[in-house]
Amino acid sequence: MKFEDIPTPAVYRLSFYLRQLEAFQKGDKHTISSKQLGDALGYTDAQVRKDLAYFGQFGHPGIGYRVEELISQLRKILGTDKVWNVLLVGAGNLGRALMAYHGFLRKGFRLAAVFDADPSKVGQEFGELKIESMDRLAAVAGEEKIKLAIMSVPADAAQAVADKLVAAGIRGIMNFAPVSVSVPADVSVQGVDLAVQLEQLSFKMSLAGAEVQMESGK
Amino acid sequence: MKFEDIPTPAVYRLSFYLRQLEAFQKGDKHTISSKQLGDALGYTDAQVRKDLAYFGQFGHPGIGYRVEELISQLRKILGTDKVWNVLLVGAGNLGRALMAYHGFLRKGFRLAAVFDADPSKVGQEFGELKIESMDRLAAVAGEEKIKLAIMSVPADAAQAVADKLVAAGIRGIMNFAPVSVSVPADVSVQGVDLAVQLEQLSFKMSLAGAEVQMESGK
DNA sequence: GGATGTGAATGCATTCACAGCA
DNA sequence: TGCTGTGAATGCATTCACATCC
Repeated sequence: MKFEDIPTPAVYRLSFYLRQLEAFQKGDKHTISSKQLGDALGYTDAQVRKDLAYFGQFGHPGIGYRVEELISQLRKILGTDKVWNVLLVGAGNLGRALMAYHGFLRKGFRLAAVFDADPSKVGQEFGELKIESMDRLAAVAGEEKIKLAIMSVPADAAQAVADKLVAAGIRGIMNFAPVSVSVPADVSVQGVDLAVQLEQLSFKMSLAGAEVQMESGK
Repeated sequence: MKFEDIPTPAVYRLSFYLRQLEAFQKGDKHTISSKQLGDALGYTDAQVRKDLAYFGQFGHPGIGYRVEELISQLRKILGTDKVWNVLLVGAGNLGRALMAYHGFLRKGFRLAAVFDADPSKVGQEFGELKIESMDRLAAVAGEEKIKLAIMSVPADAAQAVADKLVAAGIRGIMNFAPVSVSVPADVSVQGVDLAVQLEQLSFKMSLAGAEVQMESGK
């Protein structure tokens, strides 16, 4: 079975299994059943087993899964057993908050360079990072073979920046701008839009007992 | 048909339809077909029509959808035709970036109050917002009837803060901490975890031609 | 006993394809 | 003609239930 055939939602849950396992590890738990893992995350035990089984046989019948073992397997699958260099475009409020966040490295991601279009920001330093001008982007990405980028730029700049990133060899983009960007099929985009998340909450909270207006009898 | 019966992914896409329609509106487009809307977002035209049809009959055969009309319908459905008051817990780097972001209001959300456990931060002002102490939380939430909260606190504080929020009457939580929090069934949580998003990108980029190791013949 | 891994069955979501309307 | 709305058909993902192994 190929990775490509594995259900997208299963891959997504893998990240949550990993996160939860790391929490169990901190709590000095060395072995865990699909039921325990599922309960902690709101999934069924069958779901957990099936998801993991897509990728191999990691469990031990009668015992469960060994926490350390499964963590390292999941990291290997997700590709975070090695450190990825990541570049950041956009050093506004959000961008600077990301620069100050030191949790990335522990998760396998290293902020390697930061770029901004605003000349007054270029040259500013934050810890080890110095903001560089946009026209350095392609060169830096090429030299350091960077494949991942985080984009925290205004909505109206997003498509142009995405194009630049793709041209510079970037293959995965995390997009904080509240617009859809178009990229070639071999480039992945993960969007993070706070408004979208809040809207989903808003919807769920308007749910209590409401019915859709519809012609009767349906 | 009840809201509850509508597929979760369809509700999620609603937010993207709204966002894209707002972009079309800026571009002075007043009418749009399910095909055009779908193409802009990577969905099929049938998907768009079916999603919208769950909520009512908004289209005009032979014409398409009127942009302004559909925007206001979607806002009503998502509950963002009115302004929600939102409280923020945690005024660290990310929290302060959120405070500085003025795009919320345009989307129907107003940051009404900010809280932090660190006494040295309490009292600091950012624009109209003053950071308050955690023990003011229940009172403020009650007085202003706030139902939504954004939580940008460290992982190890997240569960305790979530409990406080629930006790204060909060019904929807956007959680930036990289842990799962447990809440009663009538409270919704939307998690936003950067590491998870980056892992998904990492996985997709490790895809190129890879196969899962498995006993042969499968 | 206690747990996994996995075909088979079920349940959802998406897509097809077309009647019907402007 | 052009496009929506929608049953019916298809295709995915989840859950069941059990053989299997420690």
